[in-house]
Parts: sequence; structure tokens; C-alpha cells
Amino acid sequence: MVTLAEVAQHAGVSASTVSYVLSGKRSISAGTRQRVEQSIRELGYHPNAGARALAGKRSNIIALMIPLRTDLYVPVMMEIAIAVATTARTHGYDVLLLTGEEGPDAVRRVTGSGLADAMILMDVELEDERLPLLRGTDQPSVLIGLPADTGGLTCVDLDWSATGALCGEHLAGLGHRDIAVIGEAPAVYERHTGFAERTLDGLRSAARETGVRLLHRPCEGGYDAMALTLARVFDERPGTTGFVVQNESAVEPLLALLRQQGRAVPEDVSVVAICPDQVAVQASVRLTSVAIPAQEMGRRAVERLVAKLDGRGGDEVVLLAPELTRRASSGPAPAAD
Amino acid sequence: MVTLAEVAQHAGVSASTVSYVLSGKRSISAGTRQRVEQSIRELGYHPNAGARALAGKRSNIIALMIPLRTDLYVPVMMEIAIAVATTARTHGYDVLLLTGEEGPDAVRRVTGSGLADAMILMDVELEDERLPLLRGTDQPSVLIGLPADTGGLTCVDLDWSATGALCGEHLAGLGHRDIAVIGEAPAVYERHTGFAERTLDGLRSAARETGVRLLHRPCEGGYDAMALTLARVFDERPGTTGFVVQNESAVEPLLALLRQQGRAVPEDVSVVAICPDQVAVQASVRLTSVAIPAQEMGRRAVERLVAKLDGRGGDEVVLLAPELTRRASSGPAPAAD
DNA sequence: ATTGACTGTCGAAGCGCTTCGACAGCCTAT
DNA sequence: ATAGGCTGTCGAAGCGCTTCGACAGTCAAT
Repeated sequence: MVTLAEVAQHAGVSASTVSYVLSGKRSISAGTRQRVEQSIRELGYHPNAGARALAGKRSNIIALMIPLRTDLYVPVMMEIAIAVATTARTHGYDVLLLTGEEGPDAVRRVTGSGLADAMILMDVELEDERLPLLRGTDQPSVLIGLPADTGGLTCVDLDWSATGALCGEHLAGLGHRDIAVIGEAPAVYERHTGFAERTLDGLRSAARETGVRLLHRPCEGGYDAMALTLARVFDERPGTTGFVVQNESAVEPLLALLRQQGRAVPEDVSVVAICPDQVAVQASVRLTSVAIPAQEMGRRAVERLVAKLDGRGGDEVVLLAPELTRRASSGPAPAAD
Repeated sequence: MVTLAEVAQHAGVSASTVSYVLSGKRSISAGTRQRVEQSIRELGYHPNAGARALAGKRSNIIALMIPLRTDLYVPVMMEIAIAVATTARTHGYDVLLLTGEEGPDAVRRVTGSGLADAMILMDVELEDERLPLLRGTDQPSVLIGLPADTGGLTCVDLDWSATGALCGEHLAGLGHRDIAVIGEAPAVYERHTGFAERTLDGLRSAARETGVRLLHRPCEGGYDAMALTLARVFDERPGTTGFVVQNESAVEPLLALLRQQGRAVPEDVSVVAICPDQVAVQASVRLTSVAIPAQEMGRRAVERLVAKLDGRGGDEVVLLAPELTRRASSGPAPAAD
């Protein structure tokens, strides 16, 4: 293993000079710089991360805490994680992967040990038990997701309430009067995940303003669960002509079941999905949808975090505006019989 | 920030004693140990990771290199990543997330800087450009996936060739004579990803031995691509009654298209999928499938790696035996007309 | 009693880096 | 000619930990 001292010797300068060439924190003459850089290349020198962290009091590592569950939006989580890792690298940071398993202890451990300089938390619940810890430390952090109280926190999220409203308004604007919302699994609501509740809020207020009737049904994914849910929906509201689906694994089952029941999309029934674009275009009917901008969420989170690490900017809530893309699954409500 | 020295002072012992209490590398009297542990708890001490890495020459970090692409088996990748992170924690390691983006440079950087003690590589190609680097370093590594030449490497993977054979034998055993293989996207074969080619090899040799005809067609996922592919298959081999699908995003489209064409599953056509169990049971027809044991692959990879780090065991190729679960999508071939 | 082997603890060195203060050499303004 | 200010480089201290060798004390065997 090559050390700074060896590079210094090879280049005929002192260790501190090499360090300053590397960090750029003091001016170095062009000649010296070139000689040092040459030596670094020739010897294949890589600064030792541990020594750097110890002496410099920064690890250049960002911790990313992802949910342990694989029941929820897996591709979205993955896309966020990859965007975080990629963006972090462009700022000179590496990413440490933590699962939710350890819970608040992971926050303590990472903060306390100086393993990471900062952290990004995903899958934030409305009353998340990790929040007091974050507020109580001076280590920068960014949440992807919105807790109930955002005071003293930096958050990045899709504006779910606007997303719900957008879906509601779209269907209402097409003349639908009875709308069913196929939501995430019941467990998601039970643990008070912000995005699910907020979407519902947005839908409700849109419904109120447009005089539309809303029926919300949580739904585990898959065919069987969806079949049951759908039967109940039509049972309770036979006149339902609009669907908003916020559950990736219910999308395709819903389309198949509607087809099977002889309800044409979009002639008889309109469907709006809240899902990644890829899912929307790969479905059996190209879906009108509000995209989940996973990549952008990951990127923005890192950028906010790096800004904080550089002492730029403070706490802030970044809400990304939803965009509805009209595709083939939504159209005017059929004339009432 | 609390340091070792402060803990030592608080407990009335020397720093080295505290260190030995922590590491257990020398015997400590029960009384001293308790006093030290008490002080650690009271002060909320966490050893500084950088200092540890520097002095101990181990970072207790495992690097995990995941593919940048999100076009391939995303849930599988995610599940592996989570299993790796979870298993690593139980052995006292954290996980550093690297994307394939940096390519071989990432290997150099991590190895050279001592950032990680070892690494796990996913999405290994048959002639992967990272392999020479791994062979040339004494840092332990494990591949998830099998390159062409496994000499001097430790690999963990599903036995894809056996998987292909198992699928072929299952369908042949049910009397099917014409089998179509719906594979991954053409790009996957072009970049010589081992698992895709090996599965095909297994299928081919099973076909040879059972006298079955095989038609292999790569396929991008989604409905449109699948529709095109399916049309070509029946065009070329009208008598096809068995399908093997190795492409998550083609599974549901295939089922829908078959249904649409009036071909009943499993009465007219049998389908065997190679996919995670969750996909198999959530599909519109519960699919006979060979599961991709993502969790186990992640777990085994970490365990092999930890063994190597502890100086136990050397290079080894671990092939997990495939298991075919018979569900509702496969049955006897229909009598020939 | 004396030796020898353990046990439990300590002090000090050192891991590879960053950073602070010092200073030589040079240039510009007086 | 001299003071003052830059620029570029160096030496040394120190970050918080691990680990090695030393050693005081205890106990069993001679």
C-alpha cells in the first residue's frame, strides 16, 4: 500500500505539500504540482480513507437508510438508491447502505461513530421515531418523504396531496361522478405513511370541490385481492366509472379484471395510475398516470445534503410538482343510462 | 464526541484496557469489564470509525457493486442488496453501495483506499473487465453470478443451467413437443450475461435428451414487444404448447395475450416462469416456476466473504440448486389434432 | 521459600493523514 | 536601502484507536 509519505519522497517534496496538492487548500507552484501528480500516477496512490476521516474529521460518506420491507414500491426505492449513489459520487461522496432494520439505533451508531457525514432517510412515517434523534444532532440529514412535523428538518418529496388532487380533477374534468381509489395495502395506512394519506387528502379535497363521490379501498396487490376489492367497489357503487390506482401491483390485475368483466378502458371506465412511467407504458393499456420522479427525488436529496455539508442553505421542504401524462386509459365518462 | 480516553478516565482505567474490553482480545477481570461497560453506556460512547480503520487496518465495511441499469430484474437486485446489508450487519459489517457506473475504477478506488475490506460484485458478465483486478489483489471478493472463467474467484449463483434443464424436463415430461423460450431483452444476450446463456444451454441439452423442439426468442418486456414475439413464435411453430419465460416484464403480457387469443392456460398451453416467487403467485394465473432465490444469494455471498475475511476457506463456486414449484400454469400437453 | 507460569493492566508507539505556524525567498512600495 | 506583504514549502503536532512489550501481583508446583 502506497502512502502519502512515499509519494512525497518520490516527488522530492514534503508530505504536507502532497496533501495540499490533493486538497488545493494552499497555493502550490505549477512545477511542484505536476511533479506530485506524476508521482501519484506512477505509484498508483490512493489516500487511505480511514486516515483521512480521522485527520480531516469527515468520512466523505453519506448514509442512506432504505426500508427493509420489499412490499412497497421496490423499483422506486431502487431507482432512488441508484440516483443517490450516482449523484453522491459526482460530489465526491460514497454511500453507505443501511436498512431500516436497526431503526433509530442505526442513526445513533452512524452519527456517533463518524462513519458517515450525513444521512438520507427513506420511507419516513408521519410520526417517525428517528426524527427526534435527527433534530437532536448537528449532523445534516435529508428525508425523502414528509413527516407530520417538518420543523427543523429538510425534506424532499413528491407533492402527494397535489398528486391526489390532480388525479381527481382529471377524472372530474372528464365528467366522471363516481370515483374509486385503489390504494396501497392496509398495512401502509396503518403505519401512517405520509404519502398514502396525503394522496387521499388531495383526492378528497378535489372531490369536494368538484362534487364527485369518492370511494377509497386499500388493496394488497395481486389478482385475488384485486378481484375481491373490485367486486366490493361495484357492489357499493355500481355507477363507478373512474379509478385512481396507487399500488403498482394492483394495476395490471385491475386492467385484466375490467377486461374480463366486459368493461372497456377507456370507453366504459377510466383509469389513472400513480406509478413510475415505465409501469404506465408497459401496462396492457397505456396508462394515464402521474409519474413518481424517483431519480429526481434521489438527486435532489443528495444536492440538498451536500449544500448543507458545505454550509450552504438550511432546512427546507422541497415538494416536487406532480405531472399528469394523459395516455390511453382515461376518457370522457360514458353517458349515464 | 466521546472518545476512548474519556471512557477510560471515567472508568478509572487506561485506554488500552477499554480497547481490550471492546475487542475481547485480552482477558479482563469481570469487575473492570463491568465498570468500563457501564461508563460506555453512561457516556454514550461510539468508537470512531476512522480511527478504528486506521489503527486496526480494517474498515469493517463491505462494498457492494450493483448494476446501474434498472432494466433487469430490479426486485431481485433489491432483494439481494437488502439481504447483503442485513446479513453483513449480523457479522458486524456495514455495506457501501457502489453502482456499476465507475466500472473497474471503483474497484481500484475502494481497494486502494482501504475504504472497504472486501467486495461483492453483482451482474457479472462472462468476460467481466473487473475480474483481472480482483485476481490481482489480495482483497477478498465474491461474485454473484458466474463468469466464464471462475479460476481464483469465489462465486455464488443459482445453477442456471440446471434451472433451464429443469424447466425443459418439466414440460417434456408433460408431453409437450414444441417449446418456446421467451428470454431476456436482446441486449442482455449481447453483453454476454452468464445466467441468460447458461439457462439456454440447460434448456437445449434437456431438449436434446428428451427430443423436444426448442425455439428461443429474446424479448423486451411489455405488451407490444411480447405481442410481436408471440405472433412470430406461432407463425414459425404453430404447434407450440409449452412456454418458458425468463423475463419478469414479459410474464403478464404473455398470459394476457394467450387469453386474448383464446388459448387456455394450462389446458391448451403450459407456461413455466423463471422469476421470484412473489411474481409467480401474484400473476393472473398462479405460475409454475423456478424461483430466483435472491435472499439466499445475498446471504450466502456475505457468509462466504466473511469466512474469507476470517481466513476460513478459500475460493469456491457455490451453485444453488433450482427448485421448480408446480402451480396452475402447467399441465399435460393437449392431444395432437 | 523459590521458581515459573498466568492474569490483568498499563504506557507508548504508530497507523496515514490534515493543518497550523514558521520561514525563506522574492517583489513592490517607500 | 528597508520595511512589508506575498507565495510556496516544510516540520511537527495531533486526530482516536489498536497492539506490543513490560510488569506487578497471584497462585501452584517444587
